[in-house]
Amino acid sequence: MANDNFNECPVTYTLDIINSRWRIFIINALLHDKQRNSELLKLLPNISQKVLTENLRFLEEKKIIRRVVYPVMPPKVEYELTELGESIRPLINQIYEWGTKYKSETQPEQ
Amino acid sequence: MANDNFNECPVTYTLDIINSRWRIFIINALLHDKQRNSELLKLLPNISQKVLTENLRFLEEKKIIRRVVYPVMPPKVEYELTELGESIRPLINQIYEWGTKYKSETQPEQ
DNA sequence: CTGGATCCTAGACGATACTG
DNA sequence: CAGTATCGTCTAGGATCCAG
Repeated sequence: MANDNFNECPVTYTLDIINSRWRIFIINALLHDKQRNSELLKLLPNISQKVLTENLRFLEEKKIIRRVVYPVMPPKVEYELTELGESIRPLINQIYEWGTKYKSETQPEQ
Repeated sequence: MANDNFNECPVTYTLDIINSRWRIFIINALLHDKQRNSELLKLLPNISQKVLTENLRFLEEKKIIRRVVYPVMPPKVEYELTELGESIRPLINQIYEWGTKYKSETQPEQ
């Protein structure tokens, strides 16, 4: 990682996506399967509708997810990962793995 | 990743560490070598002394870094990664790699 | 069902001055 | 040199109500 030009550093692009309380969890949910708005609300306990929408819009703009609207009544909207979004899987695995290690080393048994 | 219990989810532990504008960069700097306070200020352009200190204290409490004080005048303090801190390297590599991919796919050639 | 509109709070971050 | 002490700013996130 180059320390000289932060704005151009690849790390900055990734942090822009994952530095959020919810985005990793949203992406993870979509990694399992496409999800509707109401389903995400159930999968992500405690997230508010407003924050969910904000993050979905953000991830859509960043080309991580795709918003699929069905012209029916009542409304039906599905969110799914783009190919670029799918490519984040190894990163999430790494985040999960290090968290497991961290937990086991700082909270030994019980 | 279990979606049922967020507070116990390993992902949460990792996000707790990296969800910050500066922490990943601080850890990355220490991944190269131990650093003094003034050196970190140079390596991390635009970070303020206050924010640097706050994050160093945080990382120390989380057992990611070690603060080494030399009883000399003028004061000399060095920060270095613990073994747990070193173990974060693959994660940072992954963050770097995905950022590279993201940049190349969203900003093709120039 | 999806999600827009408001209002509010906490906490991260930034700028500056001062100290052993 | 390595901080501490203040004060100000900014924004993600939370809570609630309303609408097509």
